[in-house]
Amino acid sequence: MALIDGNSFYASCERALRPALNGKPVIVLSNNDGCAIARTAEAKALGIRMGDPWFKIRHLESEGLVALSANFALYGDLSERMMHVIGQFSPRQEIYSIDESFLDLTGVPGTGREIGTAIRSRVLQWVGIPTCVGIGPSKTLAKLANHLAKSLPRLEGVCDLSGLSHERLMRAIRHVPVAEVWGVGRRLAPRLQELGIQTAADLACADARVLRDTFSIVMAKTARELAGESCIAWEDSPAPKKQIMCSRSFGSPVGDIGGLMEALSVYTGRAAEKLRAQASMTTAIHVFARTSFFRQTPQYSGSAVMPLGEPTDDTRVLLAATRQALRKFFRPGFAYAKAGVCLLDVQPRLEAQAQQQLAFDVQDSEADSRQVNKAMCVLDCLNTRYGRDTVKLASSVHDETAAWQMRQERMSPSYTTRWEDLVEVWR
DNA sequence: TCTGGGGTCCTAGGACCC
DNA sequence: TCTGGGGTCCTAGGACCC
Repeated sequence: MALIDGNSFYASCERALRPALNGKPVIVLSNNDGCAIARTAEAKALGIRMGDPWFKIRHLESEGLVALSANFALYGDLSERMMHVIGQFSPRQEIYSIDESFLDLTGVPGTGREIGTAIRSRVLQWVGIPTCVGIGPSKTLAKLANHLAKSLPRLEGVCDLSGLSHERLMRAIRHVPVAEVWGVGRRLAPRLQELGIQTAADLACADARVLRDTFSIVMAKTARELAGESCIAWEDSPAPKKQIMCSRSFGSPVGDIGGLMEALSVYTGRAAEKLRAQASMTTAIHVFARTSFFRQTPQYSGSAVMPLGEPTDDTRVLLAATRQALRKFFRPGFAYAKAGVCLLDVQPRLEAQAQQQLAFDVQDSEADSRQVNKAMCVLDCLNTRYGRDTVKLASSVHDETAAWQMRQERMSPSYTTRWEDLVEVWR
């Protein structure tokens, strides 16, 4: 298996459309221009860490640092193009995240290095994104190989750990800290180290029962994967989401219930769009709002779960529930900094409707309810064709200067998704 | 002044069943 | 000394991922 991912993906997307950024330290900021979520090698060299807040590093602008607001329309579009190109190399591809995909190399002609090199150069030439390729007999080893490909320049972006004897494999991964292993995060790494498991090779050779008893079945599986045994299944198509969330931190704090409801209306609408896009329904919505942990002001975190009676994908029904929920938990006198909604118990529309029918023994005359929601269908079709928010519910109409609106002061143009922003190559 | 936005899986423990 | 022996379902919390 191969794992291909884009280097400093968001920052590389910005560079792809603005080559003058090549060679410069570039970072991409989270929503509200809050903290660094992507860094080029040059930015890492300035000492910027993942998640560093912008206000603590902005002084580096004087040293040439370029910081950009996140432009997810651009990254999503370049991701699709990149995945399409990578998918041409094998009939089996699993898209794992916006910048990573696994590829089944079984039966693909050529050595791992040849294939990896070909993928890298084609993605770079056709999409403009630099990548690294890791290859191994399991997903965890492919991820680890990808890590090695990134950290060891002499590998030139491709690392193949497949077809090695146990001894050679262990030698290859014996210098990789255990914290770099996929599935070992910042809590588990120290606990492993206490047991004397310092490196990926140590974990691969650790006693399975001890791992199972001390940690969980997942850790034991990770160890087997590192030893070359494939335990993590291939996912041919993405599973539908079981929860759908939409939440945002506000540009400025909001104190009044009207402002909160405006924001929550927009988030409810977005969540409902995602729900319908995967042909699902929900039976409960969780609504929340809270003050900022980072401020020395009175703290409050309110939330309420509203059951919806029967499964729905209708924005109007969800909005009514959001409004009720907010009235339940809202308390005046606080500076709310973030709010959101989470659709719970999300299930495929057909299953939800079939269960409903069983539950109530629906007669033929009521079979009409087993249809797609026509109003919502028209809404989604118009917005797909003419652009987001061409048609929306009145309750989510708001002033463009509302306090809760995100700050995005350094946004690049939507080069590939807005006609007005198309790049001019030659005039 | 100023710190993102999503998701998943596993386990333990309690309630309840026969 | 010693208190049956299985189960299921649900939830909260903790860990991980990008």
